[in-house]
Amino acid sequence: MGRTREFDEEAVLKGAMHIFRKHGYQGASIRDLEEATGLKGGSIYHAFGDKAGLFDAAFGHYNRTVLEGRIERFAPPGSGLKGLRELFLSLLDEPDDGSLGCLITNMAVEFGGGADRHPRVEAALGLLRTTFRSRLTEASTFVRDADGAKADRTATRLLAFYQGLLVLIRGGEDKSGLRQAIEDEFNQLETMS
Amino acid sequence: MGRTREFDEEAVLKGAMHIFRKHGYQGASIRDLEEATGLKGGSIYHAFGDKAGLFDAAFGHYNRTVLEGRIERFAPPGSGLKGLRELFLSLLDEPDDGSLGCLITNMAVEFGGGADRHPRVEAALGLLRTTFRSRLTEASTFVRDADGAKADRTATRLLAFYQGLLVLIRGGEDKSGLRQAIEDEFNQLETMS
DNA sequence: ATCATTCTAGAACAATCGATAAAGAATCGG
DNA sequence: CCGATTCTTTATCGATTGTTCTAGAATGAT
Repeated sequence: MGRTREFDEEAVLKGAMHIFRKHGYQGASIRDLEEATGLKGGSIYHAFGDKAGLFDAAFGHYNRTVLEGRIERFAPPGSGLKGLRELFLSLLDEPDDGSLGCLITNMAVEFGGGADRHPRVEAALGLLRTTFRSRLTEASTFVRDADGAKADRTATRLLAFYQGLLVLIRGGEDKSGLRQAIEDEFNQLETMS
Repeated sequence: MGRTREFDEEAVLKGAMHIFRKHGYQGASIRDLEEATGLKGGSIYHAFGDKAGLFDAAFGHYNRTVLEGRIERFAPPGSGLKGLRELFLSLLDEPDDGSLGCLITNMAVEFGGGADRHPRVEAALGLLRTTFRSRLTEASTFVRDADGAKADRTATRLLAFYQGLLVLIRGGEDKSGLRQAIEDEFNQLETMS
């Protein structure tokens, strides 16, 4: 019973995600979000509770769609170091020159400092780290390590590298230099076999 | 002639810098800045023009004091790879657990996306990159490279790693893991000799 | 058709934002 | 002391913020 939803939730979340990536959480106003989602303020608050609720839904959409989609596309299970390399390189191919930042990076920075660690940021970082670790253990070198401690450490190192790349991309850094840095990193990772 | 300034500019910039590091540019209100600087709003606008002016001055103070200070302390000219290692490790020793982010990282993210690359961010990133490159060429391995192309690429890679570390620190990441990642990176860099 | 229910639309809310204006306080040269 | 100049304070501005309220439109069950 009750009136039927008129809006397409996917499209709404996609539009909201766009705005949050561009302007950050604080920088995105409800009016911005109205324009980007096609929803009027009243509907937003009815459907998502408040701004934080819409953001949470949009962040979930990002993790589900953009992040997991990129992982599955470039670094699926079994793709090993080569998959990871493609995953990293794919960060450079975003058409909008860093105007759409990575929500994880941006929110780790924007929400950081407070004692409360944002659960969606943590989940996303955890997924990345787990993926890195898994693909690393597929490589010959890391298999030999029984407890996988080396893979853990390398995964953390790659996680930092990954986040830093996104910072520099967002900052307008020249992409050819970053491409070289990525190639160097993975060439070195491969020759460690 | 005219009335004498009552406030200590260094103290004011330090207070403002504190707030901007904690809350970001958008998240820092004039009222916050009043409290942190001891200046009343009117004085702020008289002395710095507007919020962006105060921010610019505070950012300059950060680059001059915090950034250059850290470089000179941990990675002075001639300190080579060992200096760089100490520089990276020093990021983990900030007492306030990431509550004071790195202004460079935070602003690269917050101001990123716009076509205009913030000059202070660019200057700071440039200083870091130049420092990395210089210390790298002091190491035996890199000297042999005539044009120093390899040092350039490694400097960029380290710059990304550096920024990524700051993102993870800001995000509340466990520091012992990050310490291991840094040690691994520089151990590997040293064994490349 | 009626009713409860759910969604949408639009106006309006108090609070806060960055910024300004006006007036007093302090300094210096004359 | 005077007047010109510079700084500090206070009050206040219009705009925008996130949010709420209210009325209306659409649905399914009875």
